[in-house]
This record gives sequence, C-alpha cells and structure tokens, in this order.
Amino acid sequence: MTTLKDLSRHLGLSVTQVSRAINGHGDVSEETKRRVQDAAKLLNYRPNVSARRLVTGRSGIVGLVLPGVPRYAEAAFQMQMVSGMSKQFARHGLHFMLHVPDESEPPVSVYRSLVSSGALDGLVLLEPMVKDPRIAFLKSQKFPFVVHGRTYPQADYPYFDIDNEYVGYQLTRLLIDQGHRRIAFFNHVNRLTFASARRRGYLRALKEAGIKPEPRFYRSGVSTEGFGLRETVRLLEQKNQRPTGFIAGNPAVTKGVYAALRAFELSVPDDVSVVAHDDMMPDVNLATFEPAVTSTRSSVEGSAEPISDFLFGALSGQPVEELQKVVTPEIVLRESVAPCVDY
Amino acid sequence: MTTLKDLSRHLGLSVTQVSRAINGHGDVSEETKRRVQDAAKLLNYRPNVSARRLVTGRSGIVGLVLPGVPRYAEAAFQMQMVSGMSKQFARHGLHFMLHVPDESEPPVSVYRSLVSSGALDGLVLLEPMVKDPRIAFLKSQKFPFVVHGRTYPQADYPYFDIDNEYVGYQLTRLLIDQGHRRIAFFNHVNRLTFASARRRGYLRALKEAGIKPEPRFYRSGVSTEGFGLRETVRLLEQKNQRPTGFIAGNPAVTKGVYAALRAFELSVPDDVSVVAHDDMMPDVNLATFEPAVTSTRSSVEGSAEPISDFLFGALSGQPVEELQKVVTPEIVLRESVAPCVDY
DNA sequence: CGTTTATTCCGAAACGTTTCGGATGCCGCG
DNA sequence: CGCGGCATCCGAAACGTTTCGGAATAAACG
Repeated sequence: MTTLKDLSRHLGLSVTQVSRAINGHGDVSEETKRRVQDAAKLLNYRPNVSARRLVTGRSGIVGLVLPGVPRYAEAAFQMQMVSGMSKQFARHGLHFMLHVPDESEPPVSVYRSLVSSGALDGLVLLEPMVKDPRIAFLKSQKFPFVVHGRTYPQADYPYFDIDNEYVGYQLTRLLIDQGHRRIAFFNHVNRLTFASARRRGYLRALKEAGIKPEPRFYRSGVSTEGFGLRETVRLLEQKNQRPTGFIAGNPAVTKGVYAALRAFELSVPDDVSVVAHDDMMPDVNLATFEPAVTSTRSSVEGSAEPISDFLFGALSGQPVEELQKVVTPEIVLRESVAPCVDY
Repeated sequence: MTTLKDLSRHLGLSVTQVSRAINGHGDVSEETKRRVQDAAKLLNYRPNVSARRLVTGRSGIVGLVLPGVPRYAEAAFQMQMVSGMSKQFARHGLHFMLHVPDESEPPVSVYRSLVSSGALDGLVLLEPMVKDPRIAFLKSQKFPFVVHGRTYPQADYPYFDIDNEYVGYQLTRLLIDQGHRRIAFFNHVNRLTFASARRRGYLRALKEAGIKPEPRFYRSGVSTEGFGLRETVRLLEQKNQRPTGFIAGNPAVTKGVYAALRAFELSVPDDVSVVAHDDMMPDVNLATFEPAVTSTRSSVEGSAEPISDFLFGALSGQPVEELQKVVTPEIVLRESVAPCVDY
C-alpha cells in the first residue's frame, strides 16, 4: 500500500506538501501540484480512510436504517430508493451503509448505537412519522441527517418531499369537480406524515365543497392490493349510499380497487370513478390499467438523488434553507373519471 | 467523547492496561478487568473505530455490491438477501456497506476501487458466473470474500450453495420416472454457475434414460413470468412433437408456463406435467398454484445467515474447509405431475 | 541596500488505538 | 539467601493523515 510518506520520498518533498497538493489546499505551486498528482496516479496512491478520519473526525460513510423489515410489497420500493442513493452518494465520494434492524430492537436504540459508534457521518431517514422519536433524537445529538418527507408544521432540518397535502386535495377535487360527493379514500397508515398530509388535503377539499366527511369512507392501512380490495368490498356490500368516487394511495391499492369493482360488476368510469397517486414504480403502470387511471404522480426514483445531495450538502456545511425542497406532483388525466351518476 | 486516556486517568491505570482489559486480552487481573468495564459503562466509552482500524488494519465493515441494478422482479430477492445479511453481520459486530454500481462502471473496476479504498474488511459475492473476473480479482488480491454459490469444478474460497446439479437432475427425473421423454427446461442464463449446474443435472438425467437432448427444449434467459410464458408458447405452437413435461427455474417462470398452458387449453397434469424449483420467496407460493406444483425447494432467506457467518469466519482466520457448505434441497411432491400420455 | 511581502515549503504535533518489550513485585524452590 | 517463574502492570512506538506555526527564498518597495 502506498502512503504519503512513500510519495514524499519519491518526490523529494515533505509529507506536508504532498498532503496539501493532493487535497488541493493553496500554498503549493502549480508545478508541484501536477508532479504530485502524476506520482499519485503512478504509484496508485489511495488515502487511508481511517487515518484521515482519525484526524478529521469524518468517516466518509453515510447510513440508512430501513424502517421495518421489508415485506415483499415494499421491497421494490425500498430497493429503488436504496440503489438510487447508493449510486448518488458514490458520486459524492461517500460510502453507503445499510442497517436493517432486528425485529426486537427498539427503534431509537438502533440509532443511538449507530451514531455513538462514530462510524457514520450522517444518516437518511425514511418514512417520517408525525411524532418521530428518531428525528427528535438525532436533533438532540446534533447529528447530521436528511429526511425523505417532513414533519409538520415546520421542519428545521434538510429534507426532500413532495406536496402531499396537494396530492390529497387535487385527487379529491378531481372527483368533486365531476359532481361526486361520496368519495372514499384509501390512505396509508395515519402515523406517517405523508399520509396525514394527504388526509388534510382530502378533508380540505371536502370542506370547501361543503361535503361532510363520512368516517366510513376514510380508511387507512398498509397500502397493498389486498387492502384496496378488502376495503372496496366492505364499502360496496352495504348497498345503500355507496361511494361514487374512489381515491387510492398508490398503484397496488388501485389494483385491489379495480378487482373489487369488477367483482361487483361496476364499470369504471361509467358507474364509479377512480383516481390514485402514482409513485411510478417500474413494474406497475397506471396507464396500462383498464381503463387507464387518472392520477397525480411523482417518481420515487427521482427523489433518491436530491436526498443524497442534501445530506452531502449538510455535511459540507451548507445552510439548511438550501437543503429543503418540496416538489409538486403533476396531474395526469386519463379515462377513469367521469361525471357522477348516482346509481 | 470518552477516550482510553480518559478512562486510564479516571482509574489510575495505564492506557495499555485499559485497552487490554477492554479487549479481553490476558495479562490483566480479574479485579481490574471488572473495574475497567464498570468505568467504561459509566463514562459511556466507545472505542474509536478509525483509530482502532488505523493500527489493526481492520475497519469492521463488510460490503456487498449488487450485481446489476435491481429490476422489479429481482428486488424482492435482493432485499431478502440484503436484509438478512445486514442483520446477521450486525450480530457479529460488523457493519454492512452496500454499493450499487453505476450502469457505466465496468464490473471489476468497482471491486478494484472498493478494495483499494481500504474501507472494507471483506466482501460477499452474489450470482457467481462460470468465468468470474470478480472472483479472480479478489483472489489475486488475497482479499477476504464469501460467495453465494460457487464456481466449478472446485472452489477454494468460502461459499454457501445449494446443490444445483441435484436440482436439475431430480426435477428431470421426476418427469422421466413418469414416462416423459420430451422435457422442456426453462433455465436461468447459462453464464451463471447455478444455471449451468442445473443444466448439467438435466443432461445427466436425460442421458441416463437414454434420451437424446433436443436443443429446442432447453431455453435459458432471465427468469421472469414473461420468459416462461413466451417460451412455452413457442414450443406449443409447433403442433408436432410438443413437450409433455416442463421444468421451470423458479415460481415466476412457472406462473408464465401455467398461463401459456391455460391459453392452449392444456390441463396440468392430465395433458402435461410441470415441475419447478422453489426459492421460497415470501409472496409467491407454489403450493397455492392450481394445481399445486411439485418442486425442489430451498429458501433464499435461509442462506443469508450462513453467508454472513462464513465471511465472519474468514475474517477471524477460520480455515476455508470449515467455511464451505452446500445443502441439498428437499423435494416436495404435489399435483402437477402425472404419467405421460402422448397427446 | 535594507526591509517588507508573497510564495512555497517544511517539522512536529496530534488524532485514539494496539502491541512489543520490558519492568516490578511476589512467591516458592533449592 | 539467591534465583527462576509468574502475574500484573507500564512506556513508548507505531499506524497514515492533517494542520499549525514558522522558515526559506525571491521579488518588490522605499
């Protein structure tokens, strides 16, 4: 292994100068900078991370702890995220550490031991919750982190999010504008901030239209096909006062809704209308549904990059204001919505 | 942050003794060992990884580089693997680093920069190929690694594998024993060692039964539902000399085979027989197929643990012979096989 | 010519750990 | 009493890097 000392000997320079040349600090002539870089390449020099970290206090490693063990449905989503981040961090010269906690470990204690191990420079948090002890802990430790999503009302840390209130609102409006007034919403579990934001949007749209929200129309749970199917069936079984519009939290849920609708021989959009949010997973495409479903959409894949960039920014001392972003999903109109006909 | 020096001052001992006490080296009395441990807990001492690594040359981090960017179908498989390993490595006190390479990066160069960065103690390799440059490289560097699967004829490194020759052989025998002689095999891509091993088993069983292998019956490709469907259709289109038995490499392929068979109004097992290998992914269960499919089976989830253990073993100097294992999949008989009737 | 200033360099200390070689004290043995 | 052996301890060096404070040289200025 080549060390700085080897290089300095090879070049007839001091270790100091070689170090400065390599890290691009001033105080070194163009001439030597060039010579050093050539020699470094020649001798295949790689700085020793541990030595560097020992003195700088930085490890060059960032981490992610998966929220819960991935079940099949979530695996694709998480992989998408994880691989996007790994790639982007690599571009910043950062290594990426993945930790999936044992079922038994209490959530914060994982974080506690991870930060106190000193192995990490920063963390990324997925699926923030409305009262999130992990965020509270990391803030109390002044440990750098970035979150995918955010806590409300205000978040004083780096984050990347989509406007989920907008998602809930627009999806609901899409139906209200066609005269629908009995609108079911199959949302993620409420404790997740993004689900609660969508819920707010849903309720606001209802209120604006003077519609009294019916509790039985709002359901939250893990967003699987089964969830969509079961809840739709549940609502259709009581013949009177069925919903005429359905909002699904993601494509999987939409699949379930469609299946249930088919089972009850209800046609979309002639009998009922359906809208959904599309997280643009590679394998399921709301455009290929029959009929194609009107949706808001935002790519989960696209969020991996900014998240990585923000954490990198935070580590290099960028001010938080520059490290917060919320993007507004676009709305794509397709064939699953029609004016309400009460049936 | 508490350091060894702090502890030694606090205890009136030398740094040396404190270090030895903590790492359980002999040469220190029970009495002091206890005192040191108490003090360490009290002052919340955490050894500085970088310092330790600088002198020992160990980082306590092991890594995995994903073979190719995960497409949807593989995501669940990879997540399963990754999370299992992360958990098991954690139990050994090892951190787990994940690298997913950019599409552009040439495969070995990823490994080269990873090992020469010095950030890792060891690597795990997935999906070995028959001529695998990664394995060659790591061996040339004497860098510790473990592989899921193995290269033939002999592998002089730690590995965990299932007996894939056996899988190919038994699956074929299951059909031959019922009188089938035209047997199609939809295998993974040949360059993967496990696929080529299964192929050998398939050919051996054929040969033993005096059946001349027909090239058009053996197809290899990425094991998706689409692959199984397309290849089955292709074989059924030419009416004469259709296969009477089908072997699918995994449940996804089986799904495709079943779908194609249905399309041609062929019934399992009355018209044709089907067998498959079951990698026991959580979401698809060959037992719930209609009819339930006879298969060999081995859990991918179950392999994450031994793989981690073996790498850990390799790092702690265990001899390779103790770090090699191949398990024999079990055979589960269900309803998808019947005696051959030529149709 | 003497003094300042800019440029380029260097020595040495420091980061927190492990470990080698030796030191100290004590006991039992011949 | 002297000596070997054992148990327990310690000082100091080493790992490879960054960085602080200053030194050396040359150019610029009055």
